[in-house]
Amino acid sequence: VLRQPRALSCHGCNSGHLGMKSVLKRIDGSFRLAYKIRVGDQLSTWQLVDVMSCLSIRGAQEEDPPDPQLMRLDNMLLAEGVSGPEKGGGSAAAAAAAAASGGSSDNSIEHSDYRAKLTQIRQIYHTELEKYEQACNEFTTHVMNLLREQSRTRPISPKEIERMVGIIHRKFSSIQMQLKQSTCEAVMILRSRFLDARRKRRNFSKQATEILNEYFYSHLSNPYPSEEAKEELAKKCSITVSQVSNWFGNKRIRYKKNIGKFQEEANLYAAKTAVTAAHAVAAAVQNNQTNSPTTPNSGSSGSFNLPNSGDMFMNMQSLNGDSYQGSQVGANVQSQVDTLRHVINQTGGYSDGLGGNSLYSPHNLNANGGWQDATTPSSVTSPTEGPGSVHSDTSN
DNA sequence: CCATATGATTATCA
DNA sequence: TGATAATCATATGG
Repeated sequence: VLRQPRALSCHGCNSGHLGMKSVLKRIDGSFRLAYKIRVGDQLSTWQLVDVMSCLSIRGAQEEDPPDPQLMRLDNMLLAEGVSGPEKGGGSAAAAAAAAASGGSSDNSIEHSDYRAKLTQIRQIYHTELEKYEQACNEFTTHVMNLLREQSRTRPISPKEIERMVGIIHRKFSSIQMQLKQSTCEAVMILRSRFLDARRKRRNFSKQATEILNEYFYSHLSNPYPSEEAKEELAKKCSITVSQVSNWFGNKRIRYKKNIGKFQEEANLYAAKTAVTAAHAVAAAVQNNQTNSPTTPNSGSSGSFNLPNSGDMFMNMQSLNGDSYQGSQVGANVQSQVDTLRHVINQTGGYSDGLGGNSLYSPHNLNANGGWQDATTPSSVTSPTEGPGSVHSDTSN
């Protein structure tokens, strides 16, 4: 409750969005592995910090053979596909990734754009690198020739030659490092342009929200999809699993905050799935001896597992008055229980509308207003808002 | 242009 | 680690 506002340092900033605290936390911690850890995520704040640390520190300590800074730059370029494998492999991987992502045109277009720019950077990097190497060699041989010529007029020790070569190489490797740094910067900027999803948010497709809402409202008693369920939903909606997680996180919190606002939506989706649910239940009851009734919306692997199915099953029994007793389908039917509740409540002919204590408040929301600790099967306390409650999200 | 909706990010917590 | 709550930044509808 008392936590500080996080926008301490980046109110106007356009990328990164690092709160001061987290920056400090990450900077003073070890980020040797930071880059590796988060590669593949979207814009990784780790990377930015990492690069920044490279840039800021580099002035102080320039060389020394083992140079950790250089190592890190190398690692990053490698991981980013700039310096590592061949161009063919990279683009093939990109194509594969694009194909695997479901082929949503919008996404892949941006991706290919990003890839193209990255390729450009890579080409520049390689040509520059080659140029430097060539120049280094040329310069070295040039100096060697000079020394050789001088050796006619004065004695020159092999030590001296070695020293000269060392100096030259150090000089050029420092130039090389600068190249690597600017390449890193370019890649980072590119990433923040293209991959910071926050920058260009796209709403999910109608279908996707439909599917997500269906799941949410038909699992209202416990809207926490398992990892598998998330994957399934992600596949169906052609979004990522983390997007599904985000969606459910947002949905839960926003639903809980203002149940009244979602009443209509809830009823809508209840009605929508009611038919299939009823069918499924009917089918389940019919062949209640043989288990494995088919859930309506779970395609191949019916994998929506529900922790408190037993509880819910009881709940349904008491609600309906009659009992679908005995049928072993508890777990499978569970997913429709909430849906049925909607219908039942609807036919109950009650409409408050103001969300005050709507008949249809989620039973599993405990007094704290949470689904999470379902250990208290307490009475149905609808977590209605106090009159003066402020919703910070909508009030700014 | 404004208010609201919404996806993503961050800080915290158990 | 996954959840919540607050917040941010962009989308969208009027």
